[in-house]
Amino acid sequence: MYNVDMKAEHLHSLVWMSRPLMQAAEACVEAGLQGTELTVRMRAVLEILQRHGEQTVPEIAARLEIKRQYVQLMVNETLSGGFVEQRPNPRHSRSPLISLTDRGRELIEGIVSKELAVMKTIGADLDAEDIETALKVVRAVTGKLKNLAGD
Amino acid sequence: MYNVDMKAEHLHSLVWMSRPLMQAAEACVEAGLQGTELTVRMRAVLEILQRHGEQTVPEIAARLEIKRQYVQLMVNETLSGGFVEQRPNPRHSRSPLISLTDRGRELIEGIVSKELAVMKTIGADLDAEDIETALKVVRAVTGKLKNLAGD
DNA sequence: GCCAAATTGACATTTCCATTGTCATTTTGA
DNA sequence: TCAAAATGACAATGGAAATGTCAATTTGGC
Repeated sequence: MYNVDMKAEHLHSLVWMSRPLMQAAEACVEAGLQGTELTVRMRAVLEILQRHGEQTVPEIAARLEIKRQYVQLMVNETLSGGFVEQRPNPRHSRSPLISLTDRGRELIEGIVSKELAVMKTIGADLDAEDIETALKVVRAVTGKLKNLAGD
Repeated sequence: MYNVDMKAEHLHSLVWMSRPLMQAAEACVEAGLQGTELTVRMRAVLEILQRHGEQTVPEIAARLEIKRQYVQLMVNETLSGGFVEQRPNPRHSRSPLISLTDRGRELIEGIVSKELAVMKTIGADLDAEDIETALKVVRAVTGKLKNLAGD
């Protein structure tokens, strides 16, 4: 049927737009990091800590859905940059909580608010409801694709 | 404003969903390639040729937006697999047109139709209009992000 | 038609992101 | 209490893609 096929076709296009979208987004983030001492992956760590508070390395890894060994590397970089510090973890003495320093907090707040401003610009002539719809669809599709791959 | 901020927030979420979506999509494609002799990047070459007809290596690179040197590698793999062949290029005798062989055409058609079937499954309980809206929004956002990065 | 500039294939090197593997040390839970 | 899991540290590997380079064509301006 015409409609059915168009639907699958559009879905296909939507899914394959994910790569260009991701690349464009990463390029923008990188551009916004110019002038700071942060790398994209350090920024990712700081953002998690800003949103969710102090976390252990394995917790951050779980949120980012990447291996803890790699996150350890990312976190160590942010540690030596002085953007985060280790704080004693009452639940687990060997695995310290990684926590934003004042410097790290200021930096990530500035960066995130600049990024949000960019989002406002970009959203200026887009309909708010359409954006919500897009988010809903993309989340649903991602979930379903993940299930399929998991089988 | 509440609405303005929510809009930017949703846009932010949408943009950052692009990575999980892409990863899930690639995992599915990879799963669908099991049993064939194709790799993901060989499949990409075949799909371009199926959609757009025979092309030179630099043309394929332009479509994929990656460097010709890497595409050359991908194409050479598909050549040695017997999925494509070189045909004389009337416009340019040094740069042959890469063209699907019968074997390559059958393979890519089977794979693409399997993938479309997956898309139909995934779209089953999604609204066709919502999907179109999502595609429209994602395309617009990607375009704007690219412009910003290009400045 | 000539010649400089661009294109192309081929190959080598490098970078970046991320996974995998391993080990000694905790930590946890049955 | 003790086996199993979690953690940090570090090494090795894999893979995608960029970058660098070269010789052979090809093209376009004159």
